[in-house]
Amino acid sequence: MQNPFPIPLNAVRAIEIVARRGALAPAAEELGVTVGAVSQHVRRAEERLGFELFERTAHGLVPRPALAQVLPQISAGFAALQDGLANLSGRDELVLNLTMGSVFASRWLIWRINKFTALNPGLEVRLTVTAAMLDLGRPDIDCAIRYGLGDWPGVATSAIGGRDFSPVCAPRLAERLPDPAALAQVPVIHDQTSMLSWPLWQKAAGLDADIQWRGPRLSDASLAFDAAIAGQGVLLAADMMSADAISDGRLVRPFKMSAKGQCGYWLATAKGRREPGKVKRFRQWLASEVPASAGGYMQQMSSDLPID
Amino acid sequence: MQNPFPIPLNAVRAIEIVARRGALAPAAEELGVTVGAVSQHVRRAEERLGFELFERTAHGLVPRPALAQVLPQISAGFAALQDGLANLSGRDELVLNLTMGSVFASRWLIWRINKFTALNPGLEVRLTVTAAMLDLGRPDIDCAIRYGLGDWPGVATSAIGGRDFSPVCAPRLAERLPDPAALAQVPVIHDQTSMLSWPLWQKAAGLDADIQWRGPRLSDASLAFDAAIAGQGVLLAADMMSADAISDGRLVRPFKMSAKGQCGYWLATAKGRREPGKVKRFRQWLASEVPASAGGYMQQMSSDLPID
DNA sequence: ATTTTGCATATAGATAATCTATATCGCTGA
DNA sequence: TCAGCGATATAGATTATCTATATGCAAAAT
Repeated sequence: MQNPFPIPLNAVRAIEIVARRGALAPAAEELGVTVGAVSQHVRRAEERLGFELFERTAHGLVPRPALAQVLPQISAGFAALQDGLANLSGRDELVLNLTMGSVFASRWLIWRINKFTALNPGLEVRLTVTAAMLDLGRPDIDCAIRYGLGDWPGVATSAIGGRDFSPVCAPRLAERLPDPAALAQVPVIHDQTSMLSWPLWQKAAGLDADIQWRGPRLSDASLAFDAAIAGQGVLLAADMMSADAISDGRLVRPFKMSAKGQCGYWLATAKGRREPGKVKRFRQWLASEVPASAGGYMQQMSSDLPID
Repeated sequence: MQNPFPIPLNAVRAIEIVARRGALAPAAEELGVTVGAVSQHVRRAEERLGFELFERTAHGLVPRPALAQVLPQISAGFAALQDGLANLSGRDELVLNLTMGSVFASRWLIWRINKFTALNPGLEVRLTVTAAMLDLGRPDIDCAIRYGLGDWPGVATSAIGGRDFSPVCAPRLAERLPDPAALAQVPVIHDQTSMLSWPLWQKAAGLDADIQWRGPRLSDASLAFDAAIAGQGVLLAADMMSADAISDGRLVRPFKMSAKGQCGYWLATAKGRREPGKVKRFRQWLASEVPASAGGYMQQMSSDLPID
């Protein structure tokens, strides 16, 4: 019977990680070995197979077409093995590893995650907050919540919400804004990292979409929120993200007029990955918590109070 | 980052094979190592995990519920890896490994497989002929053709045909059979291995289904066919399997009356396994060749001849 | 043009995983 | 009671895999 594994399983795993991560160093880190060890796995596998698996570039290793073509299959194989083993030892259900952007974490989830963990005693939730999306194939990531078009390659997505957005500002600044045209007279905060579009809102408000408003340029989304609360300008924010600050009076929507964009928040998982119970439960909790949170946490608290 | 593989990949593979095959010896054979090596893999994995994976019995190792539950996932993982690697090196398309019963092999496929290989130059077909169905998860088996209800666990099936069956015999014996009741006066061949049902046919022929006819009892299906051709009795045979001998005059259907059973021939593959091109092409070839062969190969040869 | 940085590669030798060979044990069936 | 079948344990050999170290190459920064 011909051996179905012409190269060692450890080498196959190293190759899969290199192909997925794009370089030896992150692969070595994920495997917990040195770069030299990973390099040897790749080289000896190529010798054994008789052809090259990667193109060598100055920026790392690029899978050749033959490897790229079978990579989804091999990745799926290791994902199935990892999930199976996690289920076997039962540890899969002890920790939920979430990754997301700073706005979703600090403006929405952090205020509500206690409800989810209260429903799931024994389940620890760990957040990894990054500006750029992480590789969801990593074994230490269960799922992500990201803002965007939702068309990331190799990622399965389901919509959470957050496509509606509006200008928000401190109440005292709102007094200077009888109508949208008045935005020319106050500072407007430009969040360099944001995918929200002032021109799209301007168009929805019947304004000229070419108008460029002046104001501070920030490159941290959470800082932009804080600046708006501090009265330093008007910020364009997803309604879902500003709802809490609206509900407790720290922010107001001066015009009560939203625009709807192509982007929104998505629950994202690696394609082909089996969904463990903890991720299913988190998804279900989100599906009920997001609509309930539309009015912000002050309004939600009063409606969450027990009647009896 | 926690290691997603608490036990070595080689051990996981050994465990999967043991769980699937039921004992250390066949697992050792599939892995190409000694029984002691496999036993050590299992034992050290159990020590590392802190719980037992198998119940020890006198007849072999039985997966404990925790392992049994995740086994489909782990098996799927290795199948995906194996298929991916086979695709990578391109050898997946060089040999088609088929397994089937002796009747299908000797009475149908062996007369026609040349047509398939003529359409697939470079593809070698290997047959493994067994009475009992083999484990389709084995890496050296691509697919099977088996007769039965088609409800084998862990097996994906598609129907080929062969549910109709009739009595067949040598022409000179047919002269003694003016009607079905005359079967009481001739020997009737009983194939102990057959799933075909005389009572079902008797019922369809308007006879008493309790009638027990006398005749030789054989425990080899191919031998039963040879005995019928030799004029030693009347045999109940799937129409699909007797068609060739009917078309060249070695056998006749004395009553021109078929019954239809629950059993039939199925193309079977391991569930969850990716279907390589060679299996797809074999499936497609079967789908056209089986209907074309209904009249037997003598009739099929004249209709296969080129017209121009 | 030179230097620095980032990434891959090669090699020797150490370490750990895995194997074989052998003996032994336990259960079942004759 | 004995033979056969299957698993287990152990010592030591073999192989896989690793680390440490030095080196090479290309791109980016100065």
